[in-house]
Amino acid sequence: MKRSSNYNTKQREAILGYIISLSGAHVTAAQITEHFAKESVPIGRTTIYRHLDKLTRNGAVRRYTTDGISGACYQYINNSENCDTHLHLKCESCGELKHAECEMLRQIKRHVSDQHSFEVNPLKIVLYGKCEECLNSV
Amino acid sequence: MKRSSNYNTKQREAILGYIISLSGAHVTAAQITEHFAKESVPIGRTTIYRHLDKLTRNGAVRRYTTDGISGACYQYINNSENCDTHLHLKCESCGELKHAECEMLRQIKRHVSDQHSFEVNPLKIVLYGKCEECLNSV
DNA sequence: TTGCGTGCAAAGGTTTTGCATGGCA
DNA sequence: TGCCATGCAAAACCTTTGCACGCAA
Repeated sequence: MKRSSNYNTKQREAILGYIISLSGAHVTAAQITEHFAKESVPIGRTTIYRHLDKLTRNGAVRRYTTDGISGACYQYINNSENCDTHLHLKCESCGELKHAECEMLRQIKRHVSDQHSFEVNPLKIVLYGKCEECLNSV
Repeated sequence: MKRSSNYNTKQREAILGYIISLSGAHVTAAQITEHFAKESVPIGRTTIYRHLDKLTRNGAVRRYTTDGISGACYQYINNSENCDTHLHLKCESCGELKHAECEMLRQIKRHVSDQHSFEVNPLKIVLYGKCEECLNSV
């Protein structure tokens, strides 16, 4: 993980602090902008995008391109978290993104590696479908 | 599968024909536009998007929001194809999207349904990682 | 004739870039 | 002081919408 030279600016601290405070939840760039606008601490879009880009590239946050209209999602990576067993389930009905701890992820990774000569990056898997609530409410 | 009333226009025939001719490969809206521009049969963006939207909604093509810059991908669905065992592997290095027939998909679906109360839509799964060629060329 | 199809222009939304200014070290 | 960071404005993208006209049935 390359630590690019970073100045300690108000904005950097605010953005990183906010993402960390979400404890793993996902946010879009727009949501971050909105959050700081509400706090009367407006931070320019540009700055937010540049920090997200930097944080993504040095591994502090992950970027998800979920199916949808509202742009990419970003998520802080807690290093103590066991990422190898972390699965994402996005409901196509209500749009909610759920997390699931799942041993099967390791099996998938091994299988795809053995059978398909492809090294899966388990951090970016998003499965689409329908969540329990939406299934029951039909 | 609802068959909405469709007129047989040149454009509709051309677009559908082109997508079918790709035998399951993925194209973006931009690639389709470009293809017809080269053939000196320019078709308006609007028309292409509207047909892709229609085809997606009536189930003739599938839409993938892959991670990347170039927008959504569309793929014709051959009904004789066994979709339940069709896996997508997108290489993060070279960007190529590979297809793999894979029995494991059924297991994943069953597991997530049993353990996580979530009905996976197996048609939209995209796994990210590194393909064989890119792993070897490092 | 009727109503869907077409496509230009323009709008909408997200993300990036140019550039002058501001601020950390 | 030397760089990097900031943020406005504007551009770059992808996609959708308004609207007038064209064309299949």
